[in-house]
Amino acid sequence: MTDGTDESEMPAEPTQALRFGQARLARSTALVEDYVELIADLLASGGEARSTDVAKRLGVTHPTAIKSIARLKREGLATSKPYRGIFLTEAGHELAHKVRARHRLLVELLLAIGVPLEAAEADAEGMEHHASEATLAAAAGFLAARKHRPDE
Amino acid sequence: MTDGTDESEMPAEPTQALRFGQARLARSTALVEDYVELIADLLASGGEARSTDVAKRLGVTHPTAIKSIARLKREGLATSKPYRGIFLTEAGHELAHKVRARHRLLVELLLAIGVPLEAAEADAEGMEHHASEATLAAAAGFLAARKHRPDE
DNA sequence: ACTTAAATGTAGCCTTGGCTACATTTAACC
DNA sequence: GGTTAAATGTAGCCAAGGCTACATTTAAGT
Ligand SMILES: [Mn+2]
Ligand SMILES: [Mn+2]
Ligand SMILES: [Mn+2]
Ligand SMILES: [Mn+2]
Repeated sequence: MTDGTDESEMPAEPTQALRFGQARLARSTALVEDYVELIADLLASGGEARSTDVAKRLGVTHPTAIKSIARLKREGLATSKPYRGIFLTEAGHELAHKVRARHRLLVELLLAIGVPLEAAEADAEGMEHHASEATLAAAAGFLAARKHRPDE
Repeated sequence: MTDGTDESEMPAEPTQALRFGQARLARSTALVEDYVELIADLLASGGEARSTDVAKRLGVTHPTAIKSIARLKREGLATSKPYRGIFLTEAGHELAHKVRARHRLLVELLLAIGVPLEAAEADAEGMEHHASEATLAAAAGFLAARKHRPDE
């Protein structure tokens, strides 16, 4: 009884380590994704994205927002001249597009299984960063199938 | 055209700030939850939870694991005597139980919509920390309904 | 028993992402 | 146009969570 578990395949340790590592990586990119998505939203609706608005929307102080935006610039996702608004590079826009698609898909999925709207939006804001391509594809497929069988 | 969006209710800024704040909070508790769940697993299967095993399973170095375990102790979730294994307090066991339930439910949900097992496990490892009670309840309900209508 | 290896612990460094406090610049308002 | 308010920027602090390097203790081997 060296182990106790009764599985015959799967070594457990390395596999699980990879999963956790993947989750850690997703956590570290989550912030960048949220900023880019939000900035894109502000640009699309208001025409400009000011750091104060970004800070207010995220619920952080403006120095925090500015520091994070500096990271976006460092990673080639955004640009800004002093005392001017923030703009997205081509890479930034592409990322924003992907992130927004994930966000919407996750919300749709949650709504489809019966989660109330506000909870769906709040949970999706966190979960979106951990949804792999496989999960997104499955969600899309599930929702498409749902549309064909609309009741229930 | 001061705003562009066409919603009449919902101020947007404070609501969204709350969502982001909730996601940030979940990120900060994710680590604790993963440790507690993992330690409970090790205790259940092997009888003891050693820091080296915890580190290996998580894919971090052992000093990192020890430091995080110190946080668990500080928060009253675990105990340990020098050069001995790690144990969970009553609060630790309770949290582990809740976290494991969330984990399993999320995996089940992903499998149900057609996500392959490994992707489901990996994604759930990150998403589980962002699933509200409302989402968990909806997922449980959805899965229960599925069981009654098993095909397709 | 002694030697060696493994596990555990400690120290110190780094980055990220929060914050407050203060300085500067731009915009609003007489 | 001068004064005030708001936005923006900078500096510096802190905690969390990673890491490497080294010290100590326990367990294994012979
Ligand atoms: Mn998000
Ligand atoms: Mn989002
Ligand atoms: Mn997890
Ligand atoms: Mn888990």
